[in-house]
Amino acid sequence: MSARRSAPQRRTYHHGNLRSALVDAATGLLEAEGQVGVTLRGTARRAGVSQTAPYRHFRDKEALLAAVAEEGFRDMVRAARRAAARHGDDPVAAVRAMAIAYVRFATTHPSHYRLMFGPSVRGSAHPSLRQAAATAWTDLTGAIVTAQSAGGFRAGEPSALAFVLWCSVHGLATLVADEQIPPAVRATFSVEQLAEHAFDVVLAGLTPVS
Amino acid sequence: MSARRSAPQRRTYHHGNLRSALVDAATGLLEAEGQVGVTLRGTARRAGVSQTAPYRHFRDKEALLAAVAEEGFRDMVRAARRAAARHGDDPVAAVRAMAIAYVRFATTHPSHYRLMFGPSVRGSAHPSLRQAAATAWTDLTGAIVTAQSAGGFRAGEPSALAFVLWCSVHGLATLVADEQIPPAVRATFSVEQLAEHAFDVVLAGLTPVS
DNA sequence: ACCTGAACACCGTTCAAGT
DNA sequence: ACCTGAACACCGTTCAAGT
Repeated sequence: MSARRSAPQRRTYHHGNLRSALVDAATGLLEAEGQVGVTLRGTARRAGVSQTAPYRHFRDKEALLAAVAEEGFRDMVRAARRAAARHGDDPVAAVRAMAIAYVRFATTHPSHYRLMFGPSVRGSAHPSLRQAAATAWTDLTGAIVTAQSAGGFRAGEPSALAFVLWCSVHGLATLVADEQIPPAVRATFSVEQLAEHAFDVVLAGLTPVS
Repeated sequence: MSARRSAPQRRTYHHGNLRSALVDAATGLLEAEGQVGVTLRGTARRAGVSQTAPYRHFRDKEALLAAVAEEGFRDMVRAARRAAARHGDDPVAAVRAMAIAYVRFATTHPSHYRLMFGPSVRGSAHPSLRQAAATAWTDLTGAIVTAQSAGGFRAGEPSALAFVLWCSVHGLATLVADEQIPPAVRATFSVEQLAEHAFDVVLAGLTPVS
């Protein structure tokens, strides 16, 4: 660290990867102070550049937020894939692990999760964000197709089954992120218990009638 | 209307119910332009008073938003009760109608729904808002208790069963409000179909094993 | 190409002042 | 009690200018 001191300034004037530095700065503000705390000027300040420098890399504030949201989707998908991979032998357990990973992301990064799904960034205007979001959806659908083939889920349009599960996952995740769990429920159950219980009910509803 | 012209100004100087006029003005802005369009100054402008007049009735902007959110909960609960009352003879159908009414509210008032459940107003700081929100929750729980007694739902902690259903309802409602229905799903199903399908799966999971 | 400072039109909020 | 205008410290965004 003190060795760095004598070296030429690491944050050079034309500093090369300002774009990713801005995304990091904005993410830091988001996690620290929530979405209201994310300001274009504040992000620039945190990155050590003038207030107008971000406009070299982002058309406007929404474009910066879109980049932050996109990173969130990548992180969430990565975590879900890791969780699912631990259940390669049990496709239903893999779906379950994936769903729980999504909820865990919302629990640990509530502001980020809200940004990803909220109205501040219209995905339609940001193709690479839409793409990253679509990955989360196709991952879940794919896992369900696998579980269907293995006989763990009942037959039917995969996207319809995936959507039912996704409603539960997203509902629980947003309730957690927004701290809207009814007090009576919160007092009795942990988030983990709620997630497992909710998915067990949905999975029971999706089980083959046999 | 022209008769009014000659009468003394209806919007009197000290205008008596400025509080509810401000709530109405803010609600109008919310529905017209979304949450970013709701501004304290703009609300005052719309109500025809100075920018600082709202501070006589609301501690700050959040208090105004809390009042708007509270009205939203009242409207939503009223609609859900009407819907449930049409199925007085079938407790499970009543629960279903209630859930669908919540989703319909989110569909028709997306910005309002987001405000009610989002982070802009911390319910903890606004008791009467928290109270109005609790009514939606206790209504749903009560309907489920009734359905349990009638044998339509399996036994168990009512708030746990209610929460599972609530996750699905809220998940679907926020996906609709935020226009986040995956394109493949949106192209194939209507919101009504999605709601019915989602609840049928959850209700199947909550049915007595008999 | 990349970054800057000054400027514009907006905010939320406070304060002294008016009736 | 209720409302006002001026002021302060912030925004997002634009523009002419600097290297």
